[in-house]
Amino acid sequence: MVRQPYLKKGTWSRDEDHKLIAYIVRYGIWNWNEMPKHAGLQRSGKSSRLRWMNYLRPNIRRGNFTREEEETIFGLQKILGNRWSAIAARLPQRTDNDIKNYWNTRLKKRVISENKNSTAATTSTKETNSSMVENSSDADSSSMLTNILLDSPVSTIDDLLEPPAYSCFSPSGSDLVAVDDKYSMGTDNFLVSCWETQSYLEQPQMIEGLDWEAVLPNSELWHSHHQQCYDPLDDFWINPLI
DNA sequence: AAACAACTCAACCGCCCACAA
DNA sequence: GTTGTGGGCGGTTGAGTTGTT
Repeated sequence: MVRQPYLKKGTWSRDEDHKLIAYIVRYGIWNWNEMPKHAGLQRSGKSSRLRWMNYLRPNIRRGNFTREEEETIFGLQKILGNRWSAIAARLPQRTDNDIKNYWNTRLKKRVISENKNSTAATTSTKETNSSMVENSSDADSSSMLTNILLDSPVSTIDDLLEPPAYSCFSPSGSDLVAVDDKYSMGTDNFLVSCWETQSYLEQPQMIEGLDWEAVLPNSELWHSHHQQCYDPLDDFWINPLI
């Protein structure tokens, strides 16, 4: 019987966070189950993935949801239900876990109280024969949602479920390359490393000395931040390739 | 100051789906 | 068509924090 290696659970330490960040910046994301071992972490792939996706990856905004974000969540939840990843895809910089937590701890109460109000209003409405009365906050959120939909090139719920794919251009400028395939993106989508994979179960090899550059379409920013990335723990810019 | 309640949110669990062998 | 595996998702838990009595 093969003994399973000890896997730590619970809160991530600062040291573990640093190990995971350093590893992903250098080698990218290739196999969540294999990566923790190579990164020197006694964590499961799932735990590592969750930590990265919900906390460590660049461009994540935490806490303090704006009124607009709140209305967006409120409106999209009415349409999509509890499909948090689909809702998160329409809220840049927010994770599905964050949105889910926000919904469960705050917005859910609002829905319950509004349902109570609406039940009371319906009863009252029937009595006064005025079926066109609409809950005012419902009207607010639905107009807010209309604005969101108008801002986005979507026409159906299916469109809402298909977020626009991130992409960047290869050094030659001709090939479109998917992020997390072969390139590692830092904050603001700056390319920070480039590697090649021999096998799905082997750690990727960094491509050293390759004359590569990458920019997002219509962006000049990368050139001024060449090979830099942001360390969310220490809140400063680092150069991971030195 | 202490005890308790309520709240927040990071993290886990189990299920499902896609894909490769 | 079947099986195994990895990744993604939503529901839930529980430790830590904040508020109240």
